[in-house]
This record gives sequence, C-alpha cells and structure tokens, in this order.
Amino acid sequence: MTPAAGRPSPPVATLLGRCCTLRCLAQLHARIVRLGLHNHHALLARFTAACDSLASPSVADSFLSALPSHAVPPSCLRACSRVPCKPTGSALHAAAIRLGLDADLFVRTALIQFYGSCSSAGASRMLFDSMVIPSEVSWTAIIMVYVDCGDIVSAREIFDRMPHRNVVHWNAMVGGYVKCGDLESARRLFEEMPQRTAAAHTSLIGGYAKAGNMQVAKMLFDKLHDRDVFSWSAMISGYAQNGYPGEALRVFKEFREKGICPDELVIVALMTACSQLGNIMLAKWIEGYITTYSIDMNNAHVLAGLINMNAKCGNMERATVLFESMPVRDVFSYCSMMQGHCLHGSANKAVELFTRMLLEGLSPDNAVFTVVLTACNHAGLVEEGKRYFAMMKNEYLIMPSGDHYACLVSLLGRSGMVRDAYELIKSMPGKPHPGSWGALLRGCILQGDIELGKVAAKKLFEIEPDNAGNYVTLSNIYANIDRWADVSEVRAEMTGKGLTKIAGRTVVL
DNA sequence: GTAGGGTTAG
Repeated sequence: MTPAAGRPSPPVATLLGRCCTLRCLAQLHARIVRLGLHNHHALLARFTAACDSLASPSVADSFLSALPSHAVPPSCLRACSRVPCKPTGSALHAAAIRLGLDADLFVRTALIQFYGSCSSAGASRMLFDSMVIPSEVSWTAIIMVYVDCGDIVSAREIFDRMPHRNVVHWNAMVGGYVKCGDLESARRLFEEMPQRTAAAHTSLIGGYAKAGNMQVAKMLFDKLHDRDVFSWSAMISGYAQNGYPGEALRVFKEFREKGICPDELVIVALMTACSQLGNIMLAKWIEGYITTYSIDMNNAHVLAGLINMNAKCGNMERATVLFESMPVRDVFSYCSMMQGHCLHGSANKAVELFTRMLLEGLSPDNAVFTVVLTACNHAGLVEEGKRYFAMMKNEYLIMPSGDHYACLVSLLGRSGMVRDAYELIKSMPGKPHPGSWGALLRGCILQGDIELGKVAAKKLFEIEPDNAGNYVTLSNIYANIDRWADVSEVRAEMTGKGLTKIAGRTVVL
C-alpha cells in the first residue's frame, strides 16, 4: 500500500493537531511531502487548520506550490487577512486563478474578505459583482468589508438589494450601525428584524454602553431573555467601563447564579470592576475563579487585566510575578506596573521601570509620561522630572497635556522652585489649566510665597469661578499667618458670589 | 471546510 493511498501516518495527523509553532509546522510539512501524503484530503484539512490557527502567511506562501488543493487557498487567505499580508494574499489569488480555483465559492468569499482586510474594498466589490450567484456567506462578507472600512452607506445599499436575508445578514447590518456609532439607525433596523437575535441585541447593548448610556443598555438587557455569555459580558463590561464597579459586580453575581461558564471577556470585565474597587480579597477570589474555569491566563487581555488588577489592589508581589513571566512586555503592562508602584508609595520603582522600558526599546506614549512624571513628583526627583518632560517633547514629539504640565509644576513647586513653576505655567500654550494653577498654589502655600500664591488664587477664581475650594485655600493661607482681615475679605467675597464650602471636603495642605 | 454579537491599561 502506497502512503498516498493509505491512511495518514497517525503521528503526523496527531502532531498537526498539537502543532503550535511555525517551526513545528514546517517540519511536519516536510514529513508530509517526504511520505507522499500531500494529496491526502483529511491530512490537508488538518494542515490548513494548523496554518489557519498560526495565522502564517509566510507558511502559506512557501507551501503553496506543493499543495494544490481546494482546501488550501481559503484557509491560507484567512491567515493573510488576519495579519494582514497583501503580497502573499495576492500571490494566493494569482495561484488560485492559475489552478482554476478562483470561481470556487469558498475561495471567492475568502478573497472578498482578504481584500477587505487590506483596505481594498473596491477589489472586494469587483470580485463580488462578478459572482453569478453569491453564497449567503459572500453577502455577509461584502457587507462586513464595507462596515470595516466605515462605508456604512454602501453596506446598507448591498443589504437593501439582497434577494434573501438570513439572521446573520441582519446581525451584521445592525452591528455595522453600532460600530459607526449610529445607534438611531441600529435601533431602527433592530426593531425591523423578523427575529431579534441575541447577537443583534448584544451589539446594541454594547453600543449604548460604549456611548455611556447604561439606562438604555439595561433596558435592552432586561428585554433579552435568551442571554448568553456575550450579552452578560457586554453588561458587566459596560458598567465597569462607565465607572460603576458595584453594578458590574451585581450583574456578575447574577451571571454566576445562572451557572453559565465564564470566558476570557467576562473575566476581563470583572477585573476592570475589581481594579476600580481596589479590593484585594476580590482580586484573589477572581484568580481562583479563573483557575476553576480554565480561563486562558496567557490571553493578552487576561494577563494585562491581571497585572493591572493586582497592581491597583496593592498586590505588587503578584503583579510583579505576572509581569516578569510575560514573554514580551509591552507599553501597557509597563504602564500598569508603574502606576501600581506609584499608588503604593514606591515612586522610585516606577521610575526604575520607566528606564528599563526605554532600555527594552519600547516607545513610551503620553499615558506613560503622565505616570512617570507623577512618580517623579511623588519622589521629589526634580532633575529626572525635567529631563523626562523634555524627552517627551523633543525625542518622542508628544505635546505635553495640561496634566503633564501640572505634574511638573507640582514637582517644581514642592521642591522650592515656585518661580520656575510660575514661568513654566506662563509658557503653556492654550487655555489656562486649573490643575497647573492649583499645583502652583499648593507649592506657594508650602513655600510660604504669599504674593505668588495670591496670583495663582486669583487666576483660579477666574477660570473656576464656581469652585469654593479655591477661596477656602486662599483664606487658609491668610489664616496661617494671622492675617484675619484678609481671611474675612476672602470669605466675604466667596459668600457674596453665593458659594459655600462643600461639607465634608477638606483641603490638605 | 467559510459569516454575525461582548475586549484591559491612563
């Protein structure tokens, strides 16, 4: 019995299922060819599935000539769409034409998706238009191509001229409106649906949640009876995203009572809520919960969430273990770690991490600079603070925001350099920033610079006329040096404007 | 053998 005619050698087939690196895939490919199994259908299906899961256009490319089969182009094209890799995808297209496979429905649909993924909606459309009878999936593909490139009008035109629409088409169109932020149209189309699916329902919930409208999101959720893990996670993350961690937790509790198996996204949403609460017991419980349900801890979102949650909840040891275990650290994980150190009084460690991040060749973004400047401020590192501020502007070409300025002003002010801080504020472009003037005022109080403090306070009265706290702060400055006449004057001005100090709020000097 | 919904950090 020749190998090609016989059953595939079990080891190869089994190994393909387990294959998780390109190197392994290449070795298996060599073995397939050596054993003459490259025309074996079942084996090819496994091979292309492995190509698919590894999203490897280069593998697809190099194996193309050796594997002329119907099964290859669609899965390889999917790999090219995911990256996306236009040269290889186009080469596959050419090969498909050469092999006479380009009219195949699966190949054609994969090509429509591929050109869409590399922003060539026009090419997708030409391929679609030349189809005699597009499959249902081809219709979805062309709608999604237009949705993804933001051309909702063309998507709708296609949708309207469809001879037959199935639920997936409706879902895609409703989801398209949600994606482009047109909730009105999404809602209208949703109401027109012959069957309102959980998928369309969940799209809408996500859209309203993203727009910050949790009332409508909740109303839609209450109406949805066949809730699945998607709809629950949309609600939990909606509440968490909008700063209602308590509500998020409440919904999660309800979710648990239903006995539905959580997935990575539910966990990510839950961790967002926990980070806001800073509840270390809850954080520990969540990690246990993750293990119970075999959630993928190596999932980038899960890992980032875990690091962030532990850092925010004060478990820096755990956060550090997770951070160091990452095969490749990114800007986000660095940012979470730096923030955690900053929050828990180890500003110097945050600054150390920043320098390590630069050594690793990562490019800090504006959020990272906010954290590192905050850290310098906490630790009183004047020289470093000035240096990073200049680095941000000159090396990374990031325009400093009001918050960046406020950090540096605060740092200078607290270190006795109130006049420098004042010069810095005066050099700020744009509208006067209350945070920076407030930081200057606090610096003046610390340094006992009454004259400059008055300037800062006056400026704050101007830009925040309704903020009673500024008046209180200025009157406290006078009170500290026994200038009671000035205290009464400021108080009188404040009450004259109808402002009263908010009960329970104290300004810590 | 293909398609549609929910994704973290400031």
